[in-house]
Amino acid sequence: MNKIRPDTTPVTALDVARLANVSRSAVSRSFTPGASVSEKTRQKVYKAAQELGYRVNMVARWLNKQRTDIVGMIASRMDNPYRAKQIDALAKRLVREGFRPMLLMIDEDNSVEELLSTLLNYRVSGVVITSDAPPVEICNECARMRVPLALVDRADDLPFVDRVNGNDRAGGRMAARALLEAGRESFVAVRQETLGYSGQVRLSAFAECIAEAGHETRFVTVGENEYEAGAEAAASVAAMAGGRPGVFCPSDSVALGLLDHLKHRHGVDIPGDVGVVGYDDVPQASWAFADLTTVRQSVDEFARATVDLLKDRAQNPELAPRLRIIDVSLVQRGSA
Amino acid sequence: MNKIRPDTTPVTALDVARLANVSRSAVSRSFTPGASVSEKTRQKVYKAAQELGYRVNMVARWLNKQRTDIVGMIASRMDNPYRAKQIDALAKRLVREGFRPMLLMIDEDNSVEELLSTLLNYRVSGVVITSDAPPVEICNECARMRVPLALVDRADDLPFVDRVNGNDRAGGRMAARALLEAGRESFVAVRQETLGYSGQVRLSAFAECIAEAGHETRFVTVGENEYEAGAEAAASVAAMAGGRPGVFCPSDSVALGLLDHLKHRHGVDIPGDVGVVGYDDVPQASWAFADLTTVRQSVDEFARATVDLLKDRAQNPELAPRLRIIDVSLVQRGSA
DNA sequence: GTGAAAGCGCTAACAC
DNA sequence: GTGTTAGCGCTTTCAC
Repeated sequence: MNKIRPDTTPVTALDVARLANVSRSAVSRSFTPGASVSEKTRQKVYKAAQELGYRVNMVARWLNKQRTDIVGMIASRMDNPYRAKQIDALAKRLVREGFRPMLLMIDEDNSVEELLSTLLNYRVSGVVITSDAPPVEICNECARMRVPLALVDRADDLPFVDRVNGNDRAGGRMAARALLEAGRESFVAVRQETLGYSGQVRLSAFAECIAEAGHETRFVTVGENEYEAGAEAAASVAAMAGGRPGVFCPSDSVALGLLDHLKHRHGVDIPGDVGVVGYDDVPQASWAFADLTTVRQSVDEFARATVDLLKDRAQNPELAPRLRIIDVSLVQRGSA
Repeated sequence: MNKIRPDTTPVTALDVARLANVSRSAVSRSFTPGASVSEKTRQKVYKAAQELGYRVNMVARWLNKQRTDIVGMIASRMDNPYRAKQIDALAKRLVREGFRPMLLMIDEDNSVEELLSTLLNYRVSGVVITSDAPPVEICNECARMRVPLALVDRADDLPFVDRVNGNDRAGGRMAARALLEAGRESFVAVRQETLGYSGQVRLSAFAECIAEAGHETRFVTVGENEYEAGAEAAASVAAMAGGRPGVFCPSDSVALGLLDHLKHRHGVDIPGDVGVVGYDDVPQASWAFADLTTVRQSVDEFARATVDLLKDRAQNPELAPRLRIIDVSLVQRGSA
């Protein structure tokens, strides 16, 4: 019975050292990849460590390394499948590169600034923000503390802060071209009230491309909740169905709400009456009911670029801010 | 120009102490909630800290507290919207309770055991596992190191390990009753090849309830990829459509794949020809095309229960393993 | 390759 | 309430 919880005394490197008849430094070195220890001592140390159930105390290691291997990820909601994939990819990539992702979600109680500030106290080796951009002041603080900071899908050009964005301009134009090539002659774009930077760029690139083709873009403005926003747009769009319009939504979640309600609530035929193009290529876009033409962004490439940026800046904190643009591609399905 | 990055020397409590003309302990106390410091000193300290740009070094604090406020979350994929919601809710809850969630995803490179083991080196104050259960050995290690461990939706009864499960038995029976009350007289259950504990319980409870009503349950076995698994089942189910069967899928993702393909690939009418019931109540279940009847589980309750369990065990590590059951409820929509 | 000694920045027990 | 002292467990020069 007391076999299972023998002792609660934490075993330290010193204990191991004594048992192995070496110095504490020898123990330390044995657990430090690339340190100079003879294979013989290392084995002695491992054996003793094993016997004692020793585990390196990373906290102590961090204290004199003056930095942890934690990377903070500040995100908002994950209700959108694209966001979820983004977090997933980022977390995996970070771990693969030897970091430990700390996931901090924004909600009523916490602002970006607060979260970033606590992260600074934790001596993290980097921060990725996929929600709002933090105030300039705290960014300077990051720089001062040599904490690399990367922003995903943000416009803000801040000193010492890197960014990675999708090629929203190209994406918006692809969407437009898809609709044009499908023979549409009337165009609608759905704009959410609280639209992020990326969405805005996609929308204006879309309108621009449509204009170049000699057409006009009508905008339908809706609320911020993604699927519901699309559903909300469905009524207006259904009223225009006679003109057989092509509709662009700057995210799949919105596009799916629109398409779903168009088909199942308003009896509109897709793509017969209305063509729809989305953005992100979430898994649901390929579902049978939707068969949504969309613009694909690779979350893995986003993740890779982000982590690379972080690592670069860790080595050279003085680097000028860099912006990495991720390629997008059109996924042609049946809805356009 | 050099105004923006003045110095890179880290400022410590000692620096603040000197500037404020107090001892380093006074500084420490000023930043420790509930410590005994006069308001006057605290203000002096804050002022000096402000001036110097001082931030408490949590790593140092952790070192003598002998524990961090990090809680490890070991998860697998987040491709399933229910999983994503689960992570989201858990992360938020942890932060609200003063913890810092570290998100470790399982993939080819990392096993549960490895991840849990590293977490132990980090002196975390708890671990939540929503993927596979870890080997008993490492769990004992957790117990020995006084690290609370909670398993979500797992069968495994391990010493010193708490669990929180949904009421899968009740849920499975609810699904059965929904179909029975809708007047179905033929019953199918979709079983994925690699089905977790929860899914198995749901399925057997379903079959049990159907049997009690004097009917039989036919099982359709499919692959493990959720939506695709449902799609795969659609062919078999479509072939039985003549009998107007009621079909139960132990997760919405599978149910949606099934329903989507039934309607849009096989021209089967829902609920006219076939009735479908899912599980989880993911957002997509309420989408117009699906209108899926399902069993709801509250991720927030899961999160709350999990964190409570962790906190309890932190106070009393010797506690016998506890199992918390989360209530479920039927969400009646049009697909049954 | 190995050991001794000096920190890393903070908290806490103890006097005052 | 405040200062003094002694750690927390590790890494890292620096001699040897």
